[in-house]
Amino acid sequence: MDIILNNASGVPIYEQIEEQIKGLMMTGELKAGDALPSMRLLAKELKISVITTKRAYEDLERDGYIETIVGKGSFAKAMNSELMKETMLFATQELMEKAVDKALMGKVSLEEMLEMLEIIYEEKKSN
Amino acid sequence: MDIILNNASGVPIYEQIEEQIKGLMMTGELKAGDALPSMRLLAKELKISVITTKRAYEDLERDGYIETIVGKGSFAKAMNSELMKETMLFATQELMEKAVDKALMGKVSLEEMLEMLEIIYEEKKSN
DNA sequence: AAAGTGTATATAATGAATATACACAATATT
DNA sequence: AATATTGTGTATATTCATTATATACACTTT
Repeated sequence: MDIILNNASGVPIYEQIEEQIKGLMMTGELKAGDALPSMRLLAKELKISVITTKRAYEDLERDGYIETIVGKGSFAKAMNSELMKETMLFATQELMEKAVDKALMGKVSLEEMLEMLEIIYEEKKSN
Repeated sequence: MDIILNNASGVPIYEQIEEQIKGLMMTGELKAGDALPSMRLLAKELKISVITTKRAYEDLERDGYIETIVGKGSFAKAMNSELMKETMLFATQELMEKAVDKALMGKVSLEEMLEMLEIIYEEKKSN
């Protein structure tokens, strides 16, 4: 499982795991019914405690993304991609608002921001 | 002093204070030499502990935004507006990158994002 | 002296992350 | 079929860092 932890980011480990698994589900790399790595295996791979992977999986289950069965493992559930896009659109919007707040403080113009956005988007898209 | 705390945001109180005072300095509402509210007064206004306002003011002093004199109070320092713009530009960029990450997960197109940005920018600018 | 300012110490409350021992399910071995 | 083994998730108690606090102290101005 391709999960990359960034310890310097300040974002809790369990949250990074949650976001990235949601990401894999949304891009289709993880389909409904697919098994997720076991809590133990993922913990070993990431060199963290099982309790932290459990915390992430618990949250994902609570929010309806996955299903966990004792003794068997955890599995991706089917997701409503309409709803998903709405969710991401909303999250995008919130972050964009914060970015604009900073920009206005620094008298960064709309043109500068638009250009910045294009560059970042193309850059990230090609990765 | 117009500082608004958002307890639900998860952002530490002292950090919210720091950001908003920086904001006031950048927009010119707080000029070099101007007195900031005393730690006690601000604490009283915000209904928080003096130690929390002190923590904010300490950080601001460490980062060169203000100067604090025992028995007298805290005062805004002159700021290098070139450097300031650089700082804000950098912060803007980091937030924009996070926004793009979310957008790509949800298959939000560049065009959608550009439009979103324009709307948010104009909206916030007029406030 | 009084009332304003900032400061220092010890402490409580919360949340992230952990180690370790426990319980359940599938599979291999006999 | 019985059972040992290995793999799965679970629960408890604990450590650690960060945020926020109460309260008593020290300096400056009036």
